[in-house]
Amino acid sequence: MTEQLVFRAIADPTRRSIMTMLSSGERSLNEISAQYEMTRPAVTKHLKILQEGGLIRVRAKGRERLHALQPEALKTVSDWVSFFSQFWDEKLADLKQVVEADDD
Amino acid sequence: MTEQLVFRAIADPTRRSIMTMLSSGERSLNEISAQYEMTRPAVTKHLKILQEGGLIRVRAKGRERLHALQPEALKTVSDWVSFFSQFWDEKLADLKQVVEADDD
DNA sequence: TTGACATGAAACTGAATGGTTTCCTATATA
DNA sequence: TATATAGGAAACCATTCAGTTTCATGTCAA
Repeated sequence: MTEQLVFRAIADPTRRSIMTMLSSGERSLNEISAQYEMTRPAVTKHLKILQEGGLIRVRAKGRERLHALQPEALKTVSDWVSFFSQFWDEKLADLKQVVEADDD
Repeated sequence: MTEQLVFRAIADPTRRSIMTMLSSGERSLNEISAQYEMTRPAVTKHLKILQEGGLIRVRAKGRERLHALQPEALKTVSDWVSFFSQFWDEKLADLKQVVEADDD
């Protein structure tokens, strides 16, 4: 199943940082790797794992590859956390249910 | 910082499974490890990592060690996901803000 | 069409991870 | 007090993971 791939993807701080970066718009590999101390191939590997988790999508544009956030994949995590949130914030959990039931 | 320890802790499917088990009440090491195919020391290591992430607390009772869920630690994850949730469910994100502002 | 630029791919390395086996310590109880 | 029960600790192993270096490929622009 794919759930594990999402949890795996967000387990690394560099990957979470990349997600934050992409939240303001799509970026090429060069633009992304310029922000980190590690080499470009290392960033490429992180991007691949994010892609496997469904958290980003990639499109080619000329010789560039543009990476965009696909945050819907985080619903998996959100749902998982929500189950436990009933134990620390029942009010929020209840409201959330209402919202989600009202949501289609 | 400690945020990473939480994401690390929830990255493993066995550990997430243990959290689910503990959501119905505290359990001794023996009770927990009886549910898994792996050996007891392996489960001990998972419990240690959960503890380092603040997700469980342990108390001694006679010769037993009882493990209880401490789900507040998941607020870290919840907050992180919430930032991205604005991109896939603005309605939920907005309501959540209202609830949290109203919460003290 | 040549050169510069953007990326892909492969082989390698060290450290972390998830697991094992073996042995030790502490507590409860017959 | 002897024994069974619950758990801790250490040493070890295989795999995964995050990173590197080196080299190949594809596209743009002069």
